[in-house]
Amino acid sequence: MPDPLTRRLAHAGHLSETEQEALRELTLNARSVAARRDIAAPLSTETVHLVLSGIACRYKILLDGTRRIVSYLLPGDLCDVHAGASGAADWSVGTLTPCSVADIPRERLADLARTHPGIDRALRWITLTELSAAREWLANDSRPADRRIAHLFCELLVRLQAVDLAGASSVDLRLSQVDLADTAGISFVHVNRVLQSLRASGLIVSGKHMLTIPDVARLQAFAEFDSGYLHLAQ
Amino acid sequence: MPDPLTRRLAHAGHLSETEQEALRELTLNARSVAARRDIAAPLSTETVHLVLSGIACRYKILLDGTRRIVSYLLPGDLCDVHAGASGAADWSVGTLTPCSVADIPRERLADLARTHPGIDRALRWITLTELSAAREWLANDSRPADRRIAHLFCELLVRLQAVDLAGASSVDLRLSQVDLADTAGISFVHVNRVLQSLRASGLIVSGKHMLTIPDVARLQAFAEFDSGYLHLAQ
DNA sequence: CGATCGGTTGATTTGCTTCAAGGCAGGTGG
DNA sequence: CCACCTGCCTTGAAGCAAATCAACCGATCG
Repeated sequence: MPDPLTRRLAHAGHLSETEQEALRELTLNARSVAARRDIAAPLSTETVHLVLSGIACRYKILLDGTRRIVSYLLPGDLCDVHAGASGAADWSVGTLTPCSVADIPRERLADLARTHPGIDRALRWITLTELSAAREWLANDSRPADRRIAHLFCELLVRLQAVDLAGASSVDLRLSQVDLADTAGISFVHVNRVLQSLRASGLIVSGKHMLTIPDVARLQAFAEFDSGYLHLAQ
Repeated sequence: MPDPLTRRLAHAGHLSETEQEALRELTLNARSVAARRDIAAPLSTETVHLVLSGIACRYKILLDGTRRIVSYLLPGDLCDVHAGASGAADWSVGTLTPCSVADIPRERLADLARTHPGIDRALRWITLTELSAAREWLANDSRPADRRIAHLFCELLVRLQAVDLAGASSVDLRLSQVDLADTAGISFVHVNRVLQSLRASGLIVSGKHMLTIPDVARLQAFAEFDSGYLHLAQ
């Protein structure tokens, strides 16, 4: 069973055996990070972080104290592949659930890209995919809260399926309602009510830590979700 | 006086005389596009568009009919430099004001990047800057409407200054309130009231087509704006 | 000269926030 | 093993920011 990074980057195009092996080596020496901890040392732009398990996010605390999450890092996701053009961006990266994270010297990744065309292509694919997703989130922000949350669930299901961490219609999802709120930009109280309404209309079934989507196509239609922006294979 | 593209890409790093000349050649053969017209032919991924004058935007019409603008294209901005990894994204690009636009075969741009390292670097800088801006817009979306509009004005001022199209504290800005509304994700009626309140508190002074900002630092503080995410020189 | 587009204003409604409690489960220390 | 946290979820009531609905105005233009 391949590591999450290889599984993830396979969506960027073909990777040779050598390239897969090189990527696999990056995933050794992982460390555990508890939930609700920052992954990256502030201002350390020399290291790229790779999530191997768990869910992390990129976020910022606004002046009024609210936290805004602008993207999720799922297993196989690299963080800040290409250093911000001018200095460190003022984004933090932190865990939402307990995570396993590998730290990769940026220079080592750059070397790999230089010598392996498939890896080079994959890294550029990552940036384009992040851009595409950010725009989709922007569009999502102008939908009502229930569709926004539904859209988020659709994305998480598909992305986790892409790295074999979700079934056809259910995921083991341990995000708190506070996390969902900071992602969707609404209050956690309202998230609670939105979830109840989604459950009531049969769009989702949520067990303890399990999100089940009885009719995926129906939820996607409700959320106006089209997985194209994730640039996954197939 | 250099063309907008050269002025813009100068922020990405040094460009040799040869590179500047090569960029200048791209700006010949511009066409005029009236306001409220799409620039790109749907699904034509073979052409990169370059805005030479006027303001255009990337947008999408959501299912409920609302238009969501996710980025602005100002003079010197290229559109879709790197083709979406998998097929055409479902974004439209259209003018907000009358524009002058040059169409550049993607292959020609790729050739330039191959032969001119400075241009290659500049093109990668563009993508990173777009990503950075998209994330900033996401964060901006969780601020109240008045700060959101203020943030937008701050960005436009700085970006237009970067291509010598704005003074120290005023811009010739011909965006309609409807355009602002679709950018900020609020109704145009509310935009109207927000503008009145910004005027009342002295944060902006708007003449007919002129936006003046009496105290730029004050507006930036109000909007929690830090130009770092635009990756401009200096 | 009507038509259209952009801006403005008031009245009403609503989606969401905020405030305030209370409940339940898991984890910890006595 | 129980007592007590603390984090997360839930619920109700009240308030507010922004949407919606509905006019009207002024400028520009064919």
